[in-house]
Amino acid sequence: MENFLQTIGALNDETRLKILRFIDKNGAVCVCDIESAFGMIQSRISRHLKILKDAGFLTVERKGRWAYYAIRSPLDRFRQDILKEISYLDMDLPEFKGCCKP
Amino acid sequence: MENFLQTIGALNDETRLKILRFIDKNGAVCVCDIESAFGMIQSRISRHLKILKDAGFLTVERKGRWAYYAIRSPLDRFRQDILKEISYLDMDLPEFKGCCKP
DNA sequence: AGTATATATCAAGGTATCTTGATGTATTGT
DNA sequence: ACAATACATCAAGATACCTTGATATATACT
Repeated sequence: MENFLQTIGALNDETRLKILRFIDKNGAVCVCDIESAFGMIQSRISRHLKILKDAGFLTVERKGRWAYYAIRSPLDRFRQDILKEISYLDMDLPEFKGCCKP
Repeated sequence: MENFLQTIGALNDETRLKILRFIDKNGAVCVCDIESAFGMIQSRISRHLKILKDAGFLTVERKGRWAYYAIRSPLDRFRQDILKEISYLDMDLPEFKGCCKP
């Protein structure tokens, strides 16, 4: 119940839906990739990523000074259904342009 | 997108999840049924029902002075998945006891 | 060591959402 | 017509969430 509400709560924000779709579409990205693609300040992106991670949608892997966020794998059926549903949504997603060299 | 957020927003509340599950489990019920089962005041229940209805989960049918809320039928696949997921949740649901004679 | 970069976290203000109590509307019963 | 019942809606206060700007931490570079 609590877990479900956390999952739903993570989806209850337009910015997070876009970030989630962005990562689902582009694969592992670092925070500054999202920051520059979305044109939002870093603390805001970082917070949303944490919420999505805590809700079980994302994983982080730290490499050097970068933190790469990716869709968690394996993902349970329900979250997969949600990702698919989000992929159908009509949203304008910013274009991905790698901002940092790993 | 907007529609999706409305659907998610409707689920983002413990009381609404319980009401939704309650109706899913017990079939069409009137507002006072829920009111007496949940021990919540009428305006609160009424508001939550409206949100669930506007989000596409419920329908209302008025009979005399009662308003019967039921799971919308047909229900799209995504909302069906959600209802199923909610049915798995560990929540303590109040018992149904018809409070009004139709 | 010192500086710059990438990310996380915190505090404060703004905004949305939930709850309650009061009021409005429609239907039934007398 | 009047009273009672079932439900919807509104206003106000409480609570939770989002955004921003500042600060903290950790890694890389020179």
